[in-house]
Amino acid sequence: MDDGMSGFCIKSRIGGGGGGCGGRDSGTPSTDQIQKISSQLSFYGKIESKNVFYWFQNHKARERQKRRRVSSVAHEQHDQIHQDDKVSSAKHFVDVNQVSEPERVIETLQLFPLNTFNASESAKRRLFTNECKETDQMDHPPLDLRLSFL
Amino acid sequence: MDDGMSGFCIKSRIGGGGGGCGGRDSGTPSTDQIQKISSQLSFYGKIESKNVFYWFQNHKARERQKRRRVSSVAHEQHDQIHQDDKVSSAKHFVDVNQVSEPERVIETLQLFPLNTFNASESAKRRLFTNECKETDQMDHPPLDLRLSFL
DNA sequence: CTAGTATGAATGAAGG
DNA sequence: CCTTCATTCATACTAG
Repeated sequence: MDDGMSGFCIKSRIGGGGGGCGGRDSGTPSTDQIQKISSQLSFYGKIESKNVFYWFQNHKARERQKRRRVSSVAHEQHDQIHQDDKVSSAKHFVDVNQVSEPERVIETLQLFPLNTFNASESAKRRLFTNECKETDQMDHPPLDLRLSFL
Repeated sequence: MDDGMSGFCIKSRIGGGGGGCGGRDSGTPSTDQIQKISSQLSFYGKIESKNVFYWFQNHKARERQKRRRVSSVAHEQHDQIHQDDKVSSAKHFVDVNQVSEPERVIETLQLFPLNTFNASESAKRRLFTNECKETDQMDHPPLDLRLSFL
C-alpha cells in the first residue's frame, strides 16, 4: 500500500492510472478495482467487495441525483426540459438552489470504525434507542462507512 | 405534542394524474406526487422535493418500525418463530406478514410554519437555549417540517 | 441543565 | 441504473 497514510484515510484511485480523475468517475470502477480497494479496506475492518461496490453505486447514483435538475417546480424555467424520464424516479429532487459545488473533490474516504467509540452524545441516544434487542451479539456489522470530501 | 394548533392544510391528491393511475397509491406517492406536493409546499417556505421525499420515507419507515416493535411484543409466547435463515438481508427478527393495512389515510398534510409565533413557552425557551445564533436570518431554514396525517 | 422524544437527513443494503 | 427498506445521526422541542 503506497498510501502510507495513517489512520483511516484511503485515497481512492478510482481512475486507476487514468488521469481522468477530474471528478468524472466513469460509472462504477471495474470489478478489479473494487476488489483491490476492498482488499485495502478489509485491513481496517470487515469490509467486503460487496460493500465497496454498494458504496460506489450509491455514491454515483446520489451524486447524479444531486446534480440532476428535475428540481421540481422551478419557476419560470420553460426550458425545453426533456421530461421523458417518465418521471418515475424518486430521488431526482434537490433544488437547483444548491450552490455550485467545489469541483476539487478529492475522493477521500474516511472510515469510522464502529469500534472506536467516540462516546459522544450519540452514545446516549444509542442507549435508549437500542433498548436491548435481546441479541447483544452484533452479528450484523453496521458498517458505518462515512466519506468526506476534503 | 400537537397542541392542536394547525397552520395550513394541504390536501395532497394522491392518485391524481400520473399516467392514469386510477388511484392505487396509498403507500408510496412516488415522484409525481412528491413533486406536486412539494410545489404546493414550496409556497410556504423553502421546501424541496427532497424534503417531501424524506418525509414520506421516514414516515413509512417509522410506521413500519413501530409496527414491528409492537408485533414483537405481541408474540408473547408464540414460539412459532419462522426465522427463515434464507433471508440474507439482515437481522429481520419478525417478518410476520403483518396484514395489509386498510390504509385509509386521508393524506392530509398539516404544515406548521416556523414563522408562526404560536408557542409562547417554546419561544422563550428557544431564546434561552438558542440564544439567537447571531444570524437571525434563517438563510438555511432548519426545515422543521411538521406534517401530520389526519 | 438533563433526559426523552420526534423528525429530518444521510447512507448502507437489496431488489427488480 | 433506479427504487425501496432499514438503520443511524443530528437536531429541535418538551418535560421534569
